[in-house]
Amino acid sequence: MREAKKRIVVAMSGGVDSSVTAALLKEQGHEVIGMTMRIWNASSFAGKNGEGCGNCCSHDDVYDARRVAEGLGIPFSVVNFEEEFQRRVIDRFCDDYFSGRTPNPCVLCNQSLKFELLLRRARELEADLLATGHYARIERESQGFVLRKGLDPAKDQSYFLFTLTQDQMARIIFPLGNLSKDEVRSHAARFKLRVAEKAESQDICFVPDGDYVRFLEEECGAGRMDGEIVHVSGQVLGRHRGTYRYTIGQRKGLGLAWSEPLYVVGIDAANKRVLVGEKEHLAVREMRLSEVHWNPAPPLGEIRVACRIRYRHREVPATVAPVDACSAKVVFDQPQQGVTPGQAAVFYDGDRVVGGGWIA
RNA sequence: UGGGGCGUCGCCAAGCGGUAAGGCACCGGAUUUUGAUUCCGGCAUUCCCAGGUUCGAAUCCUGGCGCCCCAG
Repeated sequence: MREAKKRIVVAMSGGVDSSVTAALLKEQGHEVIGMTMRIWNASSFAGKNGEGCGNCCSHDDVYDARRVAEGLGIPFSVVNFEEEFQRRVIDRFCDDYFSGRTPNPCVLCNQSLKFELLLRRARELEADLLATGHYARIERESQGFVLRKGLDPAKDQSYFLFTLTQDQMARIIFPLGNLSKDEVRSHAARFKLRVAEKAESQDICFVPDGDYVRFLEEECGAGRMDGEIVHVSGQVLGRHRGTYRYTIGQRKGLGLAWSEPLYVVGIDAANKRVLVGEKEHLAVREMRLSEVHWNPAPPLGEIRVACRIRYRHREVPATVAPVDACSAKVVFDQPQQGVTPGQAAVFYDGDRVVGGGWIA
């Protein structure tokens, strides 16, 4: 794919990575089309200070993306996915929190927005490929397409991409997969991109000020979910102001003075109870996964994998057994702390993603 | 109103005449395309109050005040 000139849609977020992606492909001689997804309306979700705290896909970012595209001399357009984003990402985000789970909206956004709707849009434009600035690699092997970690271990984003299917991978490229962040930054400087010095994105893009509790309460209509904080021993230690404020493994924010630090070890949304315990009570030996994806195909029986239970966490050895078409059971060699329902678990074989699912 | 015990940061708690440990909580920062975790830093000029003894007291004495326990 490197020799032939292709028509490639680049998903441009307005950040450094996707801008360099576009610049690199353009430099290689491809016909590059820039596209930005408008996925939420900044004005309706203004942060505490009203504005100006933009991250991924805010007004400022759309502006940045457009300016970068102009600078590169490539066509650029904005696609409006607000409604779909609301329905497929934000609604589930809220529902997860209100049900005692901790969502990972970035995986969902990749799955149902970037690599489904945006990919479809690219096809409608008769593009050969969709490119994004992810730090991951897609390689073609005899058995099909293989998703691998990005070469820069500090930036690897393969975790967020475990849902990719063979069909999707056939039409996606990640030009930054073999580069380090430093290399990307120096490319940005070489191309004189206006976003070269821009900071890394962080926080949930539709909660720019990072105050997701406020978002849930003001935008998602969190009801009264205050209740008891209960120690694993059964002792009631205090009260909380909403189960959605907590996640498994959380230590801060409990406001409980104890001889040792206390962590959230369970969330019972139905009874509005938060269960806390000492660090050792966090250890979990096995977990169930739903909506499991396999790459390239489901295994026949149980397999050994390296399992990651959250982004940027080194994977641990485990045995996975498919339960049915879309669920699986994972048994860790050593009990793990912070197994959190709603988060994604991703299986690796070396640097290769062999599957993953959602922790039930 | 007989006997005993205790009052040190929001909570727990060291200190026992030499000029306020530590843990938890909290706050700030670092890290991070989720939420957490983790790491680093901050956090009582003051020891219930008032006198007194001493070069020097949270530590000793006196008197208050407030708790707790056992007896009645």
